Amino acid sequence: MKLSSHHFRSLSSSGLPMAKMDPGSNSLMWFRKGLRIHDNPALEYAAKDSKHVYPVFVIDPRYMEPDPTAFSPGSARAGLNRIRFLLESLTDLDKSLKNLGSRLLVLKGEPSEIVIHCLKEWNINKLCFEFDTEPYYQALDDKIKSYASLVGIEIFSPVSHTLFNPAEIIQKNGGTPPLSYQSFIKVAGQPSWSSSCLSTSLSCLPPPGNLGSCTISEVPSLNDLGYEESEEDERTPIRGGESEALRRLSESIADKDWVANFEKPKGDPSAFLKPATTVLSPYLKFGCLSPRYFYQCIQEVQKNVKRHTSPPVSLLGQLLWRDFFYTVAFGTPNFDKMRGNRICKQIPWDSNDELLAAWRDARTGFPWIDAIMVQLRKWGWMHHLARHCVACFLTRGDLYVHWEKGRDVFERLLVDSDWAINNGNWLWLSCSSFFYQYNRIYSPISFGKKYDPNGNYIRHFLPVLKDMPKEYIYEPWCAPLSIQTKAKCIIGKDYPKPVVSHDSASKECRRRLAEAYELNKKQNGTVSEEDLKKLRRKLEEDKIQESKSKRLKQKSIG
DNA sequence: CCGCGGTTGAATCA
DNA sequence: TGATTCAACCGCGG
Repeated sequence: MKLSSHHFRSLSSSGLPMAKMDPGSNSLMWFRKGLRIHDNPALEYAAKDSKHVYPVFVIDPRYMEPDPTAFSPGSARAGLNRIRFLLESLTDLDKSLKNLGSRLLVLKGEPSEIVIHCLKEWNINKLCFEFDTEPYYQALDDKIKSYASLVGIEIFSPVSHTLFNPAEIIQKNGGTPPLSYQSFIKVAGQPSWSSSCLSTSLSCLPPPGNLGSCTISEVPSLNDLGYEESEEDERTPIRGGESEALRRLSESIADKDWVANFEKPKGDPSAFLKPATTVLSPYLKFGCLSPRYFYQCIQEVQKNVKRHTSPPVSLLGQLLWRDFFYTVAFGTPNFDKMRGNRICKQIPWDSNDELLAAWRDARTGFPWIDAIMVQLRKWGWMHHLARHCVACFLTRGDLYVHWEKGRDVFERLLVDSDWAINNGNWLWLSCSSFFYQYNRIYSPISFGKKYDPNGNYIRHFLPVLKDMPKEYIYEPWCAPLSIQTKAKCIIGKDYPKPVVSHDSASKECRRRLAEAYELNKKQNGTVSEEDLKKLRRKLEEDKIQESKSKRLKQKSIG
């Protein structure tokens, strides 16, 4: 485990190498996540004792270039909703920087090349950027740090995207990350800054100096990036930016009873007019909202009420979950894969592209599942429990498709898609890690019904079913033809028949998971590709055997 | 080896 | 609405 030397360092107390800066010095503030002014230690440090601060954002083609071959509008890695959210966040950041007498300098290209070019061109002495745990940024940052140290540029890369420093927690835990929430809490303890004052505002910023030969642009529009704006109804109602984040935050915490009594598992996944949660996740993902500021705001509310819920279910508990997954992800090589992932059960998932596409495109024939997938496509956001339902359905519950395939779809379409949290939850829901009770399968019929017996959620996101009587809306294939006709929705024509029978598919999944677990136990953590192949063959043979004997039985009865 | 805990299952019964 | 039952998993700590 490589530990980072760039821990979060408190500017006021630690006596850093900030002693005497030449007042003529130039700083480059490199924004990636952390798209905010409040509680932004990298920005604050960049501004300190500098004559010029260059606030930079690099449009990375890897992330932003349109990909017309993708299954939905967007780039190879991000759907249009998240790209739009990012651009809105950049516009808001630019506006805030302008209020401080500066501006956002937008450049385009491979980020390490661009940043290194800027360092040279602007004669930079200090390079500041938020520490990032994702493998892509780790590799990128290594490149830039080695260049900077070679030419003697000071680097400041504080941890401000999470409550704790993942590297520190891993160290405290003896070199590997804690793998349960409770052990994480025990190791983490109280955050060091929990009762100290965060810097939440800046009064002004030194302006950028001469821009030299660098090609700078304003924040681009979707059009500038080569995207066509699609139909109005595919647009998410979630708007990007720090201002919007802070507005939503104050709206959420204004209801003190709601904050104090928040219990995540009790939330209603079918609520969409007024979602059951804060919907602050996209803002945390891009750093439009500081998790530490959020934490302190919740603490402030809790101080002033008699009783409040506690982690893991409380609102504060949700922020700790986020840190939990960041820590495990940072300390686990190949966290986003099954193969080579120390904590991931090796399971011979099917690669059934038809079933995957049916799930992805909201045509499984299970209205509860399909409505959730439509909300994902249109909003880029669904309630946590709704995510559970569709993830369970795709993997261990019904379709037995590899969790990595579902992860890819979520990663692309979610506005709040976050590498550590998304992968962590797919590992969880597929019973590949953290959670192992594969017998507990969410019913695609009854789970939604208990929150929304009338099916309003389904009627909203799947208008083709809007006139289906509530008795049949969760299983319309059971409706008599006369009812289907009256509802103007013929199953198999206007809306698909179910791709599997939930009863038999879920039974089959349980059986396969049991076999896979047994294999993992027997091989004790060293399951080879060959072992998986063998098991896949065995399961296939068993299935054939079973259907043969079933047929025989039927024959003998008949 | 045993017992316990694990954010959020479903079906049944009161 | 809430408690119990069902069937029973893993990882961890003693």
